[in-house]
Amino acid sequence: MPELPEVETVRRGLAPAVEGSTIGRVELRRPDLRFPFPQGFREGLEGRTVRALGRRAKYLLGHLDDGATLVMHLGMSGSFRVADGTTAADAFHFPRRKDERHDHVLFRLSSGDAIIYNDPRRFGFMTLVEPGALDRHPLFARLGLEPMPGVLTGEALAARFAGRTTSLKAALLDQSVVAGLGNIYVSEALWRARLSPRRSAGSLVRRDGSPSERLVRLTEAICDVIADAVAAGGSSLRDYVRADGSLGMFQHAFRVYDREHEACPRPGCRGTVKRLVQTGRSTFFCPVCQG
DNA sequence: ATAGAGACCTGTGTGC
DNA sequence: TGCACACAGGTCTCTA
Repeated sequence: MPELPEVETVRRGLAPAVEGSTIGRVELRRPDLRFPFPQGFREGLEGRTVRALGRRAKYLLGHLDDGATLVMHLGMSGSFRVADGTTAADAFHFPRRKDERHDHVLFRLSSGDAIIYNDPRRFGFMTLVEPGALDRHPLFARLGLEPMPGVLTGEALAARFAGRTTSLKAALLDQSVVAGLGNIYVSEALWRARLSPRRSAGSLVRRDGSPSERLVRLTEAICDVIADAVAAGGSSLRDYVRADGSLGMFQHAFRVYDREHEACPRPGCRGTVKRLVQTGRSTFFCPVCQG
């Protein structure tokens, strides 16, 4: 399910229920997701108050009152929902009912609400990071730039692209370059920037290490597509994104993703959207206007 | 450094 | 209806 916009949408949906609440009983309905839950995971959460729910890249971060951080990654198919304690019987009235077999973690809150983590494929994971250790934790130490204006600048991206022969598609999927992009938004950003996914990353950097016009265009396209997607509540494909069960809307704004054989939507372009496989993942692009 | 394959896991859609 | 296969929003590990 989740790239940065979907994770941010989940964060916004969960924050009102979670921030300021104390965690009661935690139910781990299996010993692992992608990885085993670490020793002391449950005990480290029960009785703690969540000061704030944050996000870095595709990670949700529960900042606890003892300084520890609950780190959560949704993998491909993870989702959260809030079961309202006062209307528990109605809590599962979703447009498409979640399969309760895949409800793997349940956090009871002091408010009476419960937060339920569902993940059919179990590529997600959770862990608990000691106070002060987040920035040097292996998951976070090498994370790249958040795709936001002022952070993801032409200069910053040029420094990371310089000398690299790998494709733009692969470079943008690399979380140590830009943190939070995934398969959908890379295709969409490259289309917006009119750049071929096969072009080498290093080709957008000038000899003196400064960003080319194309690279500046790319940074703007990335920031724009992410901002637009966040504003739309992310994209809902096969799964529901939002904690209240409602749908993201950005899938209706896809220009190339999952649109193979359709006409390129760029005004004046007569091209047709093509699909190719790079690093084992589908890339969608217009070979006519993405030179 | 980089590409590619395979791994993890379940569900869905397609074609026969 | 059943079956086989391809594919899916992520990421890690191994090979060459």
